[in-house]
Amino acid sequence: MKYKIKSRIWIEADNSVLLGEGRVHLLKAIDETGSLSKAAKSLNISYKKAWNLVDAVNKSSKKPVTKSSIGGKGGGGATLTSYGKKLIDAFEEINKNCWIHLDKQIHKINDI
Amino acid sequence: MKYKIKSRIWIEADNSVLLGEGRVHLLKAIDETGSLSKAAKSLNISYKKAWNLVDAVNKSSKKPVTKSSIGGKGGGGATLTSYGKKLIDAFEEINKNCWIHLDKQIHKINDI
DNA sequence: TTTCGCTATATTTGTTTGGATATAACGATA
DNA sequence: TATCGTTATATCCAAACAAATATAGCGAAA
Repeated sequence: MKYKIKSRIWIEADNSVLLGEGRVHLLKAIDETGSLSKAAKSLNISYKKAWNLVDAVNKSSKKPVTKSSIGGKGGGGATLTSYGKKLIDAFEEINKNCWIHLDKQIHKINDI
Repeated sequence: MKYKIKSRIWIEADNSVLLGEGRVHLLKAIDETGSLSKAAKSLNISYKKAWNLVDAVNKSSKKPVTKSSIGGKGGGGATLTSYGKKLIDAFEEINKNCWIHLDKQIHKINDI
């Protein structure tokens, strides 16, 4: 049996969390569905939880990450801003690099 | 205001957690105090929580990480095995490298 | 053989987290 | 102007998690 190494990274602004894996997941689902409620359904989380997460993201980021409209055709919707898209791309790149870097070091544990 | 990047790494055996930052913290305190109850006090956590953590560590590791004695002079005590000491050294080295690696990449977020 | 400080464990209480539910407001379109 | 599906929010309740408390058992040494 070999040990595995796992990691979580997240971005903080001041003392509040801006982005973590779960939030990135949700933002990507918003991008795919064009709606917060559909995104919540696709991830099997409650609308409330999804709304709270997106609210926290927008409150702690320098610029808006999502843009939403109420009413109108289809009832409204939510989309990512271009800033939001760039943020999640950068996050995912850093996260992937982190995994690669850690995989190279797990032997230090397994070789003991 | 600049964003910060934070991380947590942990080692898993099968599907259970072996070592994370909190557990390493506790194991180091055991090493310094020679006792689980003193280690718990020094970290301001309950004895029960400390005991549960150490128990989980020993249950998921290949070899024992701590050794404990009940009764006798001083009531007993707990110490690290040499395997345990090597484990936490390797963990801390990997964790430090992870921070360094991530610090080099935070600009990818702040430059957006 | 009693005392001591510790390990080892169960049980009970409190606190935080998340889920379920309800409802108002919105604006394009029919 | 009635309908629709959505955003936005409050309130209540359950479940998960952590803290507090209690207690048994141990063995060296006085």
